[in-house]
Amino acid sequence: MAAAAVVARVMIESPLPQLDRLFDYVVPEPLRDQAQPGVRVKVPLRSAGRSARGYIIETAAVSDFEGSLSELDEVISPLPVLTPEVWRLARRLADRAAGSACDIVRLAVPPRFVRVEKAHVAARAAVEAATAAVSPKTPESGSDPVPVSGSTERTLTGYSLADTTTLLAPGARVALEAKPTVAQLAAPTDPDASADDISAPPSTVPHWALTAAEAAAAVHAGGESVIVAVPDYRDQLVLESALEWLGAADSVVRLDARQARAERYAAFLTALDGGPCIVVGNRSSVYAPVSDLGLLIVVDDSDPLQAEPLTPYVHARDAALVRQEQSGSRLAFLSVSRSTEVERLVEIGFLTQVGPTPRYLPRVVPTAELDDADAPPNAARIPTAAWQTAKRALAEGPVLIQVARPGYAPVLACGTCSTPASCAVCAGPLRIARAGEPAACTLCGALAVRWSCPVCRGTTLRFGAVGSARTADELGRAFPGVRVIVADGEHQHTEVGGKPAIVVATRGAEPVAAGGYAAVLLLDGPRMLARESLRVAEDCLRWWSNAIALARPGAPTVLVGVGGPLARSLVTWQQPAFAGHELTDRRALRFPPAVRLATVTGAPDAVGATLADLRDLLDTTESPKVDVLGPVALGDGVERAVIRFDYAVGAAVARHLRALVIKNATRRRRRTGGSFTPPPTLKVRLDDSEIME
DNA sequence: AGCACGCCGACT
DNA sequence: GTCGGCGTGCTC
Repeated sequence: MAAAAVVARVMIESPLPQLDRLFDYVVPEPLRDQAQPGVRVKVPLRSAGRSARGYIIETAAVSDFEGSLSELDEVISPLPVLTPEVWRLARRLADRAAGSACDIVRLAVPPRFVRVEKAHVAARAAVEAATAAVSPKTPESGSDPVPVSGSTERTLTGYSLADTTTLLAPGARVALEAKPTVAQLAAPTDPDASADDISAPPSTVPHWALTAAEAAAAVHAGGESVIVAVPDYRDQLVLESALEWLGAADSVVRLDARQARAERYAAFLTALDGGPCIVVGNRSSVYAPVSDLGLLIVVDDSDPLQAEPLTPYVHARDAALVRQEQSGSRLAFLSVSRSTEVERLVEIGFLTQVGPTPRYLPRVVPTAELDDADAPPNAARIPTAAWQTAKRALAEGPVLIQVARPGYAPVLACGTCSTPASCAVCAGPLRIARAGEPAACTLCGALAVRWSCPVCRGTTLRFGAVGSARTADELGRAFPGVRVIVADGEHQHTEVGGKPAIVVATRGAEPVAAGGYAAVLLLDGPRMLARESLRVAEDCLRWWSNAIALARPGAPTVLVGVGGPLARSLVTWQQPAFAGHELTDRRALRFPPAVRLATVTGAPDAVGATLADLRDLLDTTESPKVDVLGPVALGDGVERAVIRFDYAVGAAVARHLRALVIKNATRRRRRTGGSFTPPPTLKVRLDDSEIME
């Protein structure tokens, strides 16, 4: 047996960029068998004055550090929670994003929960003892995977055998188009069974959930692990239903943000040392420490929830791409619509397109022009054709009405001069939250009593926009006796029953209806399109497409008030082609995702020095691939510049920006005690998609 | 971040 | 002569 390693190389948990590297420590004799790669440790930092937490990344017999080494303080827990695979991923992603690896590790490894960990270790020891007694050779522990009937040869429902084979080939990378309708999980044996019975598991799921579940079950049946990253909690529930229906429920490990810390840590530990499993969770589940990853699925990659809001802001899509590259697993971007990012990967041949066979075309009818001059004002939002569609469909089942905004009257304006109405106290925007309530301020909540317009002295308010609640009221009056359900951020529904009902939902909050919707009305298209953003068209297409995909086969959709190429793309169901056109435009403009972006924010001299430094470097190498916008003043003595660069030079740009951040963090510091505001530290952020809005 | 080291003004 | 100001740099 080789002598135990005496040097541990440790990643320090610190947000300081200058500490984002490995530090060597001597492992004292009593800790030697516990000091394994991946364990949490406590180490002294700067001559035993301070102690820091970290993870052992590797061990060695000797150190190549010139100075003298300190000793490891403590092994906090002998569980190797940071696996080599996840560490490599964290390091690569941090380098790519010019950030700290420890910030990625923080997303990947949940906070320790001592009680849970002890229980887990004890349970594992018991299982190991039992298995050792029965068959000493089997290292298998924990839950045994449930074989899924049909195994790997079954084709995915709604796809061809050839496409199924493509998707399940080892190392496959696909842009997987979801079939834009719902799937029935159980045969509707009893049509009279109460679909409103909420205790029953959902029998209807969006088709994408069935596709994800079938692909996951097939790969899992082959003895490999699967990770499915979904945007939100409701997506998670429908996916879990589908997996349960396929008999794979026992293999599912749930990792989501709603879990209590204990539950989350327990799930993490199960993924860590259980056998093959199917991890279902939010964006950070792409970091799950599963063994033998066989398939990584990112669902609806352009949903904003797939963008990580914490430094270094690595999008789940990018994390998945790097993890696939490192692990050689399969990778699928599964969505109803198509993001420009995924379209780019298809165009460069990195991803293969896979879509439903036969092609499924939803029935979409645009009502581009609203010839409603003679319609009553309240009905103006809903043209006759849409009313009739809804009325007909209500005989058969629930009808989905998608609106842009929640609340009753989310925007108010002066009835005389149309100036947006603002709060007399704080100048915040006014709104009416619920029917019959007075106007109040969105920000401070103050009631707008005896409001008068600061511009024209008018005292009447009118609705500047209509929200879900008011739409629901109107529809309830128009269709007496029909149940009206409101689904928005405040009223969340994962599923509604299959009986006739009007479901008014804000975009993105649409529940699944048992059996699928009998019709879908997309009401607020023009309002959604009015938003100022680089991605409006793409976002609208996604919102509409996702709503349409909740309709039952053959059910009609009415797109109100939108025409042109966008409506045509929806009618002909050509989202990839639309994304392709968007991408062409962005290439011409050098906008993302045709190029990558880095924003540099800080004191003018620091930003200037950074740009000069970067320009020096890039002029000598690949100058035409990089250009700079700005800097522009942001106020408070802060400037921001935007650097645009081609993917090919991304690594070089990130490396140099990172070096400059470190230099800046160590060299430039001032006035600790004074009342002067300290100069802003230089900040660098890569691929901030909101910067172009 | 903290904390030590280091090089210039007013003190016993 | 030195005590201590905080600017500068490092953390195995």
